Amino acid sequence: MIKRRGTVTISQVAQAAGVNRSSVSRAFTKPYMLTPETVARIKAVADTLGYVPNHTARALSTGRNSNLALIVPDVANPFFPPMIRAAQDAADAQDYCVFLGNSNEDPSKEDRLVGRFIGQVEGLILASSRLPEKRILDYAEQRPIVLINRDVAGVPRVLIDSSNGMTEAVRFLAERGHKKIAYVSGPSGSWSNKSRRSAVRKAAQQAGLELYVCPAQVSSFEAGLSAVDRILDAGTTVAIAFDDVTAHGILAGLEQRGITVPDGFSVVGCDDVLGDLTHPPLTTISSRSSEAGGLAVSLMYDALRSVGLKDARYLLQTELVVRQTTK
Amino acid sequence: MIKRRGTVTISQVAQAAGVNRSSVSRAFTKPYMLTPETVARIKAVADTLGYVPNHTARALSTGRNSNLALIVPDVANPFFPPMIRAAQDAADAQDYCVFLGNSNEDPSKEDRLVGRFIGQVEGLILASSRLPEKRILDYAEQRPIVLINRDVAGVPRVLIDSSNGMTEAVRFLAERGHKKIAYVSGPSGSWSNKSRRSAVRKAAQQAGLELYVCPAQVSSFEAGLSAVDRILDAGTTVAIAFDDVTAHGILAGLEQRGITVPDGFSVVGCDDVLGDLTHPPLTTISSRSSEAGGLAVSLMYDALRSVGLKDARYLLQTELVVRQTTK
DNA sequence: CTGTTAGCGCCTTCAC
DNA sequence: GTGAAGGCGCTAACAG
Repeated sequence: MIKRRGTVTISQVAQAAGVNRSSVSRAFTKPYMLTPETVARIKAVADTLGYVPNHTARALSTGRNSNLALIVPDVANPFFPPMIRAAQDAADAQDYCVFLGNSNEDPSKEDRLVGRFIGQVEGLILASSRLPEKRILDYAEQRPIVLINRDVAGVPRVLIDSSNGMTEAVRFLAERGHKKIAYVSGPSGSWSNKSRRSAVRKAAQQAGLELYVCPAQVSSFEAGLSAVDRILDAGTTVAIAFDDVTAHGILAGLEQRGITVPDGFSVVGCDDVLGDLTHPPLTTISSRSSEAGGLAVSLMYDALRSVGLKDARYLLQTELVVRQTTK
Repeated sequence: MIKRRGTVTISQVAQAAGVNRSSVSRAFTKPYMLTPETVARIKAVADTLGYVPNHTARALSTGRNSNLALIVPDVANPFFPPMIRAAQDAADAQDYCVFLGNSNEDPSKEDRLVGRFIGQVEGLILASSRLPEKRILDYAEQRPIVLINRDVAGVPRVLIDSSNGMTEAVRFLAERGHKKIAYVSGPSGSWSNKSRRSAVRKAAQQAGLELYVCPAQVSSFEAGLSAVDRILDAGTTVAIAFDDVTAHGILAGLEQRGITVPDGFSVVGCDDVLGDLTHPPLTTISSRSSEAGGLAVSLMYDALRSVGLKDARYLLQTELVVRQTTK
């Protein structure tokens, strides 16, 4: 046992205050069981001694640690920070602490993170998890799990449903006279990508548009940049990107080739995380990632108290936000 | 005591394997003390039983928990995610878990977060802390603390020194013929802001430039936006902003007023977090926030093992990155 | 209302 | 190399 500096325990307080250890414990956790005077006296003594309850010991004894874990594929992707922030705030409101994990889009790293967290949290929130479904189900048996943008039956999940925004976008483009459109994909294992792609596909079909799907394995500026040749070669007049970051890359690639937007080519992003930062300001699909974060935490609380209703599935609707990259 | 599902303890494994609890403990923490055969047997049994060491119990017993806390003023500010990511990675490499806290620029909230974390981490990293110096010193007595962009003697700290970048910027502007420049401030309690402002002040004086300091309390798009009238009224021809986010707001305000950049007015940001996302691409000061994050973690490791050398003070140098918002 | 008595699950001397 | 026993700091019945 390594002694920490300034470790004053419940026993020392008890002795100094002339009461039993349990009374000290109660003074902090169940003051209503004690005389206001005793509570006051104990707290006073605790204060002068600099006593601070030992979180770990309490957790061991109660089996509760008031910790949550949140794992995201990439903290630096602008989609996640607002979500993280909202989750933090919601956790904070209930005196929960949150571990943050960055899986770097790597399933095995995500797995390691879960393993490292699971023993010291009450529940885990996995955003855009890249884990195999079976694995998620296994973990869900050990601790409550809430998913964001991943649809696994039996696990509470909140999904940002970009499909109606995408549908809206395709219709909008059809009305404007576009005939052949491109969809530039995101991460292959991503639920969001599948859902967006299929929404585009379906809507394009209904609107009688020709669709070129341009594969891209990740969401990044570079992925968008390098997709430009292909979407141009395919003869499309507009690209719908998996997300804003990718769309930004496309914009840059277009500019490099001297193609003006939206006159020479149109671009649509998704998630609305760049605001009007791009030039021209990007037409995109709204996202509400921070709502998703807050909602996930409250689903977690539900899961933490009632053992029932495991199959919550929240769909957050989205819509087209028209700015200036579409014509 | 609330029983967790699937809680299999060291005792059950011991019994099933026909050994003492201590042997099971050793099999996991000090296998070299046991016969390879016993270790193998114990691990096999543990495996079939689904035993997983209880992190909390171990922490209580050893006094070590392999956890770190990282507190930032605003996760959603693009300056921090790369830093968080780097810190995560560095922690990860040593099997440490990291709690993330978002103080929302509020000293009292930051204080509460520290209090909530301190009992369950080995050390804390405070980025751009808004806490009173005295408070930081107090906490530092309880647990190792590493500061980022906050300069408190006696506490290990890594500082991104934007002052030479700022100096370079001012000289650059002077050479280009600017006579009167503006500095648009950031958060008042921020070390970075003070350091940047004084660098600008000094360099302006040396270069014989007139300086107008425009107060702004926070780093935000809006802060930049609302500063535009004042910097224009002051008769300046260029604004150096506290950071890129603020600079972006200035750019937007200028555009609203029909002023073209850089012909009608020049703008310089700081931190280089927006890349060439703005229009025109922003001239700025490099930052290296991710290096700062990684360095902070390694300073933390140092502090965690050796009790000595408390007064580490790392300065990360920066430089001017000229893009297209300056003339 | 408050004291007594057991643990929570693990690690760690100390013997053998 | 392995077992026995005590303790980390706190909470939770159970008495009184």
